[in-house]
Amino acid sequence: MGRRDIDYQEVHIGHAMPIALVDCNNFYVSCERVFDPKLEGRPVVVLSNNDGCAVARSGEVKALGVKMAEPWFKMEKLAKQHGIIALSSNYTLYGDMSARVMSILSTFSPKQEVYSIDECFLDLSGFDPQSLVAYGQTIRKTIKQHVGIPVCVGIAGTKTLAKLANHCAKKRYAGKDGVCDFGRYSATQISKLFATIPVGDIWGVGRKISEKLIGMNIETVEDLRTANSSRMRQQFSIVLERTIKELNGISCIELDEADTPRQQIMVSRSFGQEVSNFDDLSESIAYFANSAAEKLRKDESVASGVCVFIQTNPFKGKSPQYHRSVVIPMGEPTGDTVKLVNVAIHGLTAIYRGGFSYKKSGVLLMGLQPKEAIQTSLFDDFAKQDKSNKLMSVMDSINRRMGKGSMTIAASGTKQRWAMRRDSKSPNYTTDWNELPTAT
DNA sequence: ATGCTCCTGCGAA
DNA sequence: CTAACGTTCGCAGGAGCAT
Repeated sequence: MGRRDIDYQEVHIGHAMPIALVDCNNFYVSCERVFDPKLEGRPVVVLSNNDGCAVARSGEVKALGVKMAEPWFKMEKLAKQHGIIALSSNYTLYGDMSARVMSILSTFSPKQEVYSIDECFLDLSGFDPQSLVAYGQTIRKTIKQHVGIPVCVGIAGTKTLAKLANHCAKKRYAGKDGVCDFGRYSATQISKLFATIPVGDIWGVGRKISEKLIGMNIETVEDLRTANSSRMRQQFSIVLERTIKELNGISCIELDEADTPRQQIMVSRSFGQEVSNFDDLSESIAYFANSAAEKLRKDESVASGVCVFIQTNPFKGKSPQYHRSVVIPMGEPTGDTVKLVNVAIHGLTAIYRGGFSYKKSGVLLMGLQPKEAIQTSLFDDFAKQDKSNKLMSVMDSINRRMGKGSMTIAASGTKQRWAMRRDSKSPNYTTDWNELPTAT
Protein backbone atom coordinates (compact mmCIF):
# COMPACT_ATOMS: atom_id res chain seq x y z
CA MET A 1 0.00 0.00 0.00
CA GLY A 2 1.44 3.29 -1.15
CA ARG A 3 3.54 4.23 1.81
CA ARG A 4 4.87 7.71 1.40
CA ASP A 5 8.23 8.79 2.61
CA ILE A 6 7.34 12.44 2.92
CA ASP A 7 4.84 13.97 5.33
CA TYR A 8 3.29 16.60 3.15
CA GLN A 9 1.61 18.43 6.03
CA GLU A 10 5.02 19.34 7.38
CA VAL A 11 6.39 20.78 4.19
CA HIS A 12 6.51 24.54 3.93
CA ILE A 13 7.14 25.29 0.34
CA GLY A 14 9.30 28.25 -0.42
CA HIS A 15 10.37 29.27 3.07
CA ALA A 16 13.60 27.60 4.07
CA MET A 17 16.22 28.99 1.70
CA PRO A 18 14.57 31.23 -0.84
CA ILE A 19 15.91 30.99 -4.37
CA ALA A 20 14.87 33.30 -7.16
CA LEU A 21 14.74 32.30 -10.79
CA VAL A 22 14.91 35.36 -13.01
CA ASP A 23 13.99 34.67 -16.61
CA CYS A 24 13.82 37.11 -19.51
CA ASN A 25 10.51 37.21 -21.34
CA ASN A 26 10.66 36.01 -24.96
CA PHE A 27 14.33 36.87 -24.76
CA TYR A 28 15.42 37.02 -28.43
CA VAL A 29 12.26 38.87 -29.42
CA SER A 30 12.72 41.31 -26.54
CA CYS A 31 16.31 41.99 -27.65
CA GLU A 32 15.11 42.79 -31.16
CA ARG A 33 12.43 45.08 -29.77
CA VAL A 34 14.95 47.09 -27.80
CA PHE A 35 16.59 48.12 -31.05
CA ASP A 36 13.45 48.34 -33.16
CA PRO A 37 10.53 49.64 -31.10
CA LYS A 38 8.22 49.27 -34.08
CA LEU A 39 8.16 45.58 -33.24
CA GLU A 40 6.42 46.40 -29.99
CA GLY A 41 2.85 45.13 -29.80
CA ARG A 42 3.19 43.15 -33.01
CA PRO A 43 3.50 39.39 -33.55
CA VAL A 44 7.22 38.58 -33.87
CA VAL A 45 9.17 35.31 -34.14
CA VAL A 46 12.91 34.76 -34.21
CA LEU A 47 13.96 31.82 -36.38
CA SER A 48 16.73 29.30 -35.86
CA ASN A 49 19.61 28.73 -38.28
CA ASN A 50 18.58 28.03 -41.84
CA ASP A 51 15.34 29.84 -41.03
CA GLY A 52 14.19 26.44 -39.81
CA CYS A 53 12.17 26.79 -36.63
CA ALA A 54 10.74 29.39 -34.28
CA VAL A 55 13.11 29.71 -31.33
CA ALA A 56 11.50 32.76 -29.77
CA ARG A 57 7.92 33.99 -29.96
CA SER A 58 6.34 37.23 -28.83
CA GLY A 59 3.20 37.00 -26.68
CA GLU A 60 1.07 37.78 -29.73
CA VAL A 61 2.57 34.81 -31.59
CA LYS A 62 2.11 32.46 -28.64
CA ALA A 63 -1.53 33.56 -28.52
CA LEU A 64 -1.88 32.43 -32.13
CA GLY A 65 -0.90 28.93 -31.02
CA VAL A 66 2.59 28.77 -32.54
CA LYS A 67 4.63 26.25 -30.56
CA MET A 68 8.26 26.43 -29.56
CA ALA A 69 10.57 25.00 -32.25
CA GLU A 70 7.73 24.85 -34.74
CA PRO A 71 9.07 24.63 -38.28
CA TRP A 72 8.63 27.83 -40.20
CA PHE A 73 6.96 26.21 -43.19
CA LYS A 74 4.21 24.87 -40.96
CA MET A 75 3.23 28.30 -39.71
CA GLU A 76 3.80 30.18 -42.91
CA LYS A 77 0.13 30.38 -43.76
CA LEU A 78 -0.76 31.59 -40.29
CA ALA A 79 2.08 34.08 -40.49
CA LYS A 80 0.72 35.52 -43.68
CA GLN A 81 -2.79 35.78 -42.23
CA HIS A 82 -1.70 37.62 -39.12
CA GLY A 83 1.28 39.59 -40.38
CA ILE A 84 3.80 37.77 -38.26
CA ILE A 85 7.23 39.35 -38.50
CA ALA A 86 9.99 36.74 -38.81
CA LEU A 87 13.57 37.63 -37.96
CA SER A 88 16.76 35.61 -38.31
CA SER A 89 18.68 35.14 -35.10
CA ASN A 90 21.42 37.58 -34.18
CA TYR A 91 23.40 35.64 -31.60
CA THR A 92 26.03 38.33 -31.16
CA LEU A 93 23.34 40.76 -30.07
CA TYR A 94 21.67 38.29 -27.72
CA GLY A 95 24.97 37.34 -26.11
CA ASP A 96 25.79 40.95 -25.48
CA MET A 97 22.35 41.73 -24.02
CA SER A 98 22.61 38.63 -21.84
CA ALA A 99 25.94 39.75 -20.40
CA ARG A 100 24.43 43.09 -19.43
CA VAL A 101 21.39 41.48 -17.80
CA MET A 102 23.50 38.94 -15.87
CA SER A 103 25.93 41.56 -14.69
CA ILE A 104 23.14 43.66 -13.19
CA LEU A 105 21.42 40.63 -11.69
CA SER A 106 24.65 39.62 -9.97
CA THR A 107 24.37 42.74 -7.83
CA PHE A 108 21.15 41.47 -6.30
CA SER A 109 22.67 38.47 -4.53
CA PRO A 110 26.05 37.24 -3.36
CA LYS A 111 25.35 33.93 -5.10
CA GLN A 112 24.33 33.71 -8.74
CA GLU A 113 24.09 30.74 -11.06
CA VAL A 114 23.86 31.73 -14.70
CA TYR A 115 21.76 28.88 -16.00
CA SER A 116 21.35 29.86 -19.63
CA ILE A 117 21.55 32.82 -21.96
CA ASP A 118 18.33 34.28 -20.57
CA GLU A 119 17.94 33.09 -17.00
CA CYS A 120 19.75 32.79 -13.70
CA PHE A 121 19.17 31.65 -10.14
CA LEU A 122 19.85 34.00 -7.25
CA ASP A 123 20.30 32.84 -3.67
CA LEU A 124 18.06 35.03 -1.50
CA SER A 125 18.60 33.30 1.83
CA GLY A 126 18.99 35.77 4.64
CA PHE A 127 16.65 38.26 3.00
CA ASP A 128 13.48 39.29 4.85
CA PRO A 129 10.85 36.76 3.71
CA GLN A 130 8.17 39.44 3.85
CA SER A 131 9.99 41.66 1.38
CA LEU A 132 10.85 39.14 -1.33
CA VAL A 133 8.00 40.13 -3.62
CA ALA A 134 9.00 43.78 -3.42
CA TYR A 135 12.62 42.77 -4.04
CA GLY A 136 11.51 40.88 -7.14
CA GLN A 137 9.74 44.00 -8.36
CA THR A 138 12.91 46.02 -7.87
CA ILE A 139 14.82 43.48 -9.94
CA ARG A 140 12.29 43.72 -12.74
CA LYS A 141 12.26 47.50 -12.72
CA THR A 142 16.05 47.75 -12.70
CA ILE A 143 16.56 45.40 -15.64
CA LYS A 144 13.83 47.09 -17.63
CA GLN A 145 15.31 50.53 -17.00
CA HIS A 146 18.94 49.68 -17.60
CA VAL A 147 18.71 47.14 -20.42
CA GLY A 148 15.15 47.43 -21.69
CA ILE A 149 14.38 43.73 -21.29
CA PRO A 150 11.26 42.53 -19.42
CA VAL A 151 11.90 39.73 -16.92
CA CYS A 152 9.80 37.62 -14.57
CA VAL A 153 10.84 36.46 -11.11
CA GLY A 154 9.87 33.20 -9.40
CA ILE A 155 10.76 32.69 -5.74
CA ALA A 156 10.65 29.44 -3.73
CA GLY A 157 12.69 27.13 -1.55
CA THR A 158 14.16 24.87 -4.25
CA LYS A 159 15.34 25.38 -7.79
CA THR A 160 12.54 23.26 -9.25
CA LEU A 161 9.93 25.26 -7.32
CA ALA A 162 11.55 28.55 -8.27
CA LYS A 163 11.30 27.52 -11.93
CA LEU A 164 7.67 26.67 -11.37
CA ALA A 165 7.00 29.96 -9.56
CA ASN A 166 8.57 31.76 -12.50
CA HIS A 167 6.30 29.83 -14.81
CA CYS A 168 3.33 30.95 -12.71
CA ALA A 169 4.48 34.55 -12.81
CA LYS A 170 4.76 34.40 -16.60
CA LYS A 171 1.42 32.71 -17.07
CA ARG A 172 -0.17 34.98 -14.48
CA TYR A 173 -1.52 31.90 -12.72
CA ALA A 174 -0.35 33.41 -9.49
CA GLY A 175 1.50 36.42 -8.22
CA LYS A 176 1.10 39.73 -9.91
CA ASP A 177 3.18 41.98 -12.07
CA GLY A 178 5.66 39.32 -13.05
CA VAL A 179 6.69 38.16 -9.58
CA CYS A 180 5.52 35.00 -7.85
CA ASP A 181 6.70 33.96 -4.37
CA PHE A 182 5.41 30.56 -3.28
CA GLY A 183 6.32 31.54 0.27
CA ARG A 184 3.26 33.82 0.25
CA TYR A 185 0.88 30.88 -0.21
CA SER A 186 -0.54 28.38 2.28
CA ALA A 187 -0.09 24.66 1.69
CA THR A 188 -3.74 24.42 0.66
CA GLN A 189 -3.41 27.23 -1.85
CA ILE A 190 -0.31 25.62 -3.30
CA SER A 191 -2.10 22.30 -3.71
CA LYS A 192 -4.97 23.96 -5.50
CA LEU A 193 -2.63 25.90 -7.74
CA PHE A 194 -0.50 22.84 -8.57
CA ALA A 195 -3.61 20.88 -9.49
CA THR A 196 -4.19 23.33 -12.34
CA ILE A 197 -0.73 23.06 -13.89
CA PRO A 198 0.06 20.28 -16.41
CA VAL A 199 2.82 17.92 -15.28
CA GLY A 200 4.78 18.64 -18.46
CA ASP A 201 5.37 22.23 -17.34
CA ILE A 202 7.76 21.05 -14.63
CA TRP A 203 11.49 21.60 -15.09
CA GLY A 204 12.94 18.19 -15.92
CA VAL A 205 9.72 16.69 -17.25
CA GLY A 206 9.89 16.73 -21.02
CA ARG A 207 7.75 15.18 -23.71
CA LYS A 208 8.62 11.53 -23.16
CA ILE A 209 8.36 11.52 -19.39
CA SER A 210 5.16 13.54 -19.36
CA GLU A 211 3.52 11.16 -21.85
CA LYS A 212 4.42 8.22 -19.68
CA LEU A 213 3.23 9.99 -16.52
CA ILE A 214 -0.10 10.92 -18.08
CA GLY A 215 -0.51 7.28 -19.04
CA MET A 216 -0.27 6.54 -15.31
CA ASN A 217 -2.88 9.20 -14.53
CA ILE A 218 -0.29 11.59 -13.18
CA GLU A 219 -1.44 14.63 -15.08
CA THR A 220 -0.80 17.67 -12.92
CA VAL A 221 2.02 19.08 -10.85
CA GLU A 222 0.04 18.17 -7.73
CA ASP A 223 -0.32 14.57 -8.94
CA LEU A 224 3.44 14.28 -9.28
CA ARG A 225 4.19 16.12 -6.04
CA THR A 226 2.13 13.59 -4.08
CA ALA A 227 3.38 10.55 -5.98
CA ASN A 228 5.56 7.99 -4.22
CA SER A 229 9.03 9.23 -5.03
CA SER A 230 10.94 6.01 -4.40
CA ARG A 231 8.56 4.03 -6.57
CA MET A 232 8.85 6.67 -9.27
CA ARG A 233 12.60 6.29 -9.07
CA GLN A 234 12.28 2.62 -9.92
CA GLN A 235 9.95 3.25 -12.85
CA PHE A 236 11.77 6.30 -14.16
CA SER A 237 15.07 7.54 -12.77
CA ILE A 238 16.81 9.23 -9.91
CA VAL A 239 16.24 12.50 -11.74
CA LEU A 240 12.47 12.25 -11.39
CA GLU A 241 12.81 11.26 -7.75
CA ARG A 242 14.79 14.42 -7.11
CA THR A 243 12.20 16.47 -8.96
CA ILE A 244 9.45 15.09 -6.71
CA LYS A 245 11.42 15.89 -3.60
CA GLU A 246 12.14 19.36 -4.85
CA LEU A 247 8.43 19.89 -5.53
CA ASN A 248 7.97 19.16 -1.82
CA GLY A 249 10.46 21.78 -0.76
CA ILE A 250 13.35 19.37 -0.18
CA SER A 251 16.37 20.81 -1.93
CA CYS A 252 18.28 18.22 -3.99
CA ILE A 253 19.79 20.40 -6.69
CA GLU A 254 22.38 22.80 -5.33
CA LEU A 255 23.07 26.25 -6.64
CA ASP A 256 26.09 25.91 -8.90
CA GLU A 257 28.16 29.07 -9.17
CA ALA A 258 31.21 27.36 -10.64
CA ASP A 259 32.19 28.45 -14.11
CA THR A 260 33.53 25.05 -15.11
CA PRO A 261 35.01 24.66 -18.58
CA ARG A 262 33.06 22.60 -21.06
CA GLN A 263 33.70 18.89 -21.40
CA GLN A 264 32.97 18.79 -25.09
CA ILE A 265 32.55 21.22 -27.95
CA MET A 266 30.16 20.51 -30.77
CA VAL A 267 29.90 22.39 -34.03
CA SER A 268 27.33 21.09 -36.47
CA ARG A 269 24.89 22.53 -38.90
CA SER A 270 22.18 21.51 -41.30
CA PHE A 271 23.04 22.38 -44.87
CA GLY A 272 21.15 24.90 -46.93
CA GLN A 273 20.96 22.26 -49.63
CA GLU A 274 21.78 18.61 -49.57
CA VAL A 275 25.18 17.52 -50.85
CA SER A 276 26.38 14.14 -52.07
CA ASN A 277 30.02 14.33 -52.98
CA PHE A 278 32.96 13.92 -50.69
CA ASP A 279 34.53 17.30 -51.40
CA ASP A 280 31.51 19.28 -50.24
CA LEU A 281 31.25 17.25 -47.05
CA SER A 282 34.96 17.59 -46.52
CA GLU A 283 34.74 21.38 -46.76
CA SER A 284 31.99 21.47 -44.18
CA ILE A 285 33.90 19.22 -41.80
CA ALA A 286 37.04 21.36 -42.15
CA TYR A 287 35.01 24.48 -41.51
CA PHE A 288 33.34 23.05 -38.39
CA ALA A 289 36.58 21.62 -37.04
CA ASN A 290 38.21 25.01 -37.46
CA SER A 291 35.36 26.71 -35.63
CA ALA A 292 35.43 24.12 -32.85
CA ALA A 293 39.18 24.56 -32.43
CA GLU A 294 38.70 28.32 -32.03
CA LYS A 295 36.19 27.75 -29.24
CA LEU A 296 38.54 25.23 -27.69
CA ARG A 297 41.39 27.72 -27.47
CA LYS A 298 39.06 30.41 -26.13
CA ASP A 299 38.31 28.02 -23.26
CA GLU A 300 42.07 27.46 -22.88
CA SER A 301 41.50 23.74 -23.27
CA VAL A 302 42.94 20.99 -25.42
CA ALA A 303 41.10 18.03 -26.98
CA SER A 304 42.13 14.41 -26.79
CA GLY A 305 39.64 13.14 -29.34
CA VAL A 306 37.58 14.16 -32.35
CA CYS A 307 34.20 12.77 -33.36
CA VAL A 308 32.94 13.32 -36.90
CA PHE A 309 29.43 12.57 -38.07
CA ILE A 310 27.41 12.89 -41.27
CA GLN A 311 23.75 12.24 -41.84
CA THR A 312 21.01 12.31 -44.45
CA ASN A 313 17.72 14.13 -43.92
CA PRO A 314 15.67 12.09 -41.42
CA PHE A 315 12.53 14.01 -42.39
CA LYS A 316 12.71 12.61 -45.89
CA GLY A 317 11.46 9.19 -44.98
CA LYS A 318 11.40 7.96 -48.57
CA SER A 319 15.01 8.75 -49.39
CA PRO A 320 17.67 6.22 -48.42
CA GLN A 321 18.94 7.07 -44.94
CA TYR A 322 22.48 6.96 -43.67
CA HIS A 323 24.04 8.33 -40.55
CA ARG A 324 27.36 7.41 -39.13
CA SER A 325 29.98 8.76 -36.81
CA VAL A 326 33.53 7.91 -35.88
CA VAL A 327 35.74 8.83 -32.96
CA ILE A 328 39.46 9.39 -33.52
CA PRO A 329 41.73 9.72 -30.51
CA MET A 330 44.46 12.36 -30.75
CA GLY A 331 47.89 10.98 -30.03
CA GLU A 332 48.49 13.94 -27.82
CA PRO A 333 45.81 16.39 -26.61
CA THR A 334 45.95 19.48 -28.78
CA GLY A 335 44.37 22.80 -29.62
CA ASP A 336 45.98 23.04 -33.02
CA THR A 337 43.52 23.77 -35.80
CA VAL A 338 45.65 22.13 -38.46
CA LYS A 339 45.98 18.86 -36.55
CA LEU A 340 42.31 18.78 -35.58
CA VAL A 341 41.12 19.52 -39.11
CA ASN A 342 43.38 16.85 -40.59
CA VAL A 343 42.17 14.25 -38.14
CA ALA A 344 38.54 15.22 -38.73
CA ILE A 345 38.88 14.86 -42.50
CA HIS A 346 40.63 11.57 -42.05
CA GLY A 347 37.66 10.45 -39.97
CA LEU A 348 35.31 11.54 -42.72
CA THR A 349 37.06 9.28 -45.25
CA ALA A 350 36.30 6.36 -42.95
CA ILE A 351 32.56 6.97 -42.75
CA TYR A 352 31.75 8.53 -46.12
CA ARG A 353 29.61 6.52 -48.50
CA GLY A 354 28.65 7.73 -51.94
CA GLY A 355 25.10 7.68 -53.26
CA PHE A 356 23.43 9.49 -50.38
CA SER A 357 22.11 13.03 -50.08
CA TYR A 358 23.59 14.45 -46.92
CA LYS A 359 21.77 17.12 -44.94
CA LYS A 360 23.95 17.63 -41.91
CA SER A 361 27.44 17.09 -40.60
CA GLY A 362 29.34 17.96 -37.47
CA VAL A 363 32.50 17.83 -35.45
CA LEU A 364 32.66 17.08 -31.75
CA LEU A 365 35.82 17.74 -29.75
CA MET A 366 35.95 15.45 -26.73
CA GLY A 367 38.08 14.56 -23.78
CA LEU A 368 38.77 18.22 -23.10
CA GLN A 369 41.34 19.20 -20.49
CA PRO A 370 42.79 22.48 -19.32
CA LYS A 371 45.70 23.43 -21.55
CA GLU A 372 48.21 23.77 -18.71
CA ALA A 373 47.44 20.28 -17.44
CA ILE A 374 48.70 18.33 -20.45
CA GLN A 375 51.61 16.02 -20.08
CA THR A 376 53.98 16.58 -22.96
CA SER A 377 55.52 13.34 -24.05
CA LEU A 378 59.26 12.77 -23.86
CA PHE A 379 59.41 12.40 -27.58
CA ASP A 380 57.55 15.56 -28.31
CA ASP A 381 59.46 18.16 -30.19
CA PHE A 382 59.20 21.23 -28.03
CA ALA A 383 60.28 23.61 -30.76
CA LYS A 384 57.62 22.21 -33.01
CA GLN A 385 54.94 22.57 -30.39
CA ASP A 386 55.96 26.14 -29.66
CA LYS A 387 55.70 26.97 -33.33
CA SER A 388 52.20 25.54 -33.48
CA ASN A 389 51.13 27.55 -30.42
CA LYS A 390 52.44 30.74 -31.95
CA LEU A 391 50.67 30.10 -35.24
CA MET A 392 47.38 29.53 -33.44
CA SER A 393 47.81 32.72 -31.41
CA VAL A 394 48.42 34.74 -34.53
CA MET A 395 45.40 33.19 -36.20
CA ASP A 396 43.15 33.93 -33.24
CA SER A 397 44.29 37.51 -32.90
CA ILE A 398 43.85 38.22 -36.59
CA ASN A 399 40.33 36.86 -36.44
CA ARG A 400 39.61 38.93 -33.34
CA ARG A 401 40.88 42.10 -34.98
CA MET A 402 39.71 41.64 -38.54
CA GLY A 403 36.51 39.75 -37.83
CA LYS A 404 35.60 36.10 -37.60
CA GLY A 405 36.64 34.04 -40.60
CA SER A 406 39.29 36.48 -41.84
CA MET A 407 41.92 33.80 -41.56
CA THR A 408 41.03 30.17 -41.88
CA ILE A 409 42.41 27.03 -43.39
CA ALA A 410 42.23 26.32 -47.08
CA ALA A 411 40.44 23.00 -46.58
CA SER A 412 37.21 24.74 -45.57
CA GLY A 413 36.94 25.78 -49.21
CA THR A 414 35.41 28.65 -51.04
CA LYS A 415 32.42 27.06 -52.72
CA GLN A 416 30.61 26.18 -49.52
CA ARG A 417 27.60 24.79 -51.31
CA TRP A 418 26.50 23.37 -48.00
CA ALA A 419 26.29 26.80 -46.34
CA MET A 420 23.21 27.89 -44.48
CA ARG A 421 20.28 28.81 -46.62
CA ARG A 422 19.46 32.47 -46.36
CA ASP A 423 18.68 33.36 -49.93
CA SER A 424 15.45 31.43 -49.97
CA LYS A 425 13.76 34.56 -48.75
CA SER A 426 14.50 38.13 -49.69
CA PRO A 427 15.41 40.46 -46.81
CA ASN A 428 12.00 42.05 -46.92
CA TYR A 429 10.38 38.73 -46.32
CA THR A 430 12.18 38.24 -43.08
CA THR A 431 11.55 41.72 -41.78
CA ASP A 432 7.91 42.23 -42.60
CA TRP A 433 5.29 39.85 -43.84
CA ASN A 434 3.12 42.78 -44.86
CA GLU A 435 5.63 43.58 -47.57
CA LEU A 436 5.04 40.20 -49.18
CA PRO A 437 3.30 40.24 -52.52
CA THR A 438 -0.05 38.57 -51.98
CA ALA A 439 -0.50 35.23 -53.66
CA THR A 440 -2.79 35.19 -56.64
C1' DA B 1 32.31 -7.76 -7.73
C1' DT B 2 33.96 -3.49 -9.24
C1' DG B 3 35.30 0.08 -12.11
C1' DC B 4 36.21 1.99 -16.51
C1' DT B 5 34.55 3.77 -21.22
C1' DC B 6 31.35 4.17 -24.86
C1' DC B 7 26.90 4.97 -26.43
C1' DT B 8 22.05 6.25 -26.24
C1' DG B 9 18.13 8.71 -24.51
C1' DC B 10 16.35 12.65 -22.50
C1' DG B 11 15.81 17.36 -21.25
C1' DA B 12 16.84 22.20 -21.46
C1' DA B 13 17.32 26.74 -23.59
C1' DC C 1 5.67 25.82 -58.75
C1' DT C 2 7.21 22.84 -54.69
C1' DA C 3 9.45 21.78 -50.62
C1' DA C 4 10.73 23.43 -46.76
C1' DC C 5 12.19 20.64 -39.55
C1' DG C 6 17.85 24.11 -34.81
C1' DT C 7 22.17 23.73 -32.00
C1' DT C 8 24.87 22.69 -28.04
C1' DC C 9 25.39 21.11 -23.64
C1' DG C 10 25.15 17.85 -19.32
C1' DC C 11 23.46 13.86 -16.87
C1' DA C 12 21.88 9.10 -16.10
C1' DG C 13 22.02 4.51 -17.04
C1' DG C 14 22.93 0.37 -19.56
C1' DA C 15 26.12 -2.38 -22.43
C1' DG C 16 30.44 -4.07 -23.00
C1' DC C 17 34.95 -4.68 -21.51
C1' DA C 18 38.92 -5.17 -18.29
C1' DT C 19 40.65 -6.25 -13.92
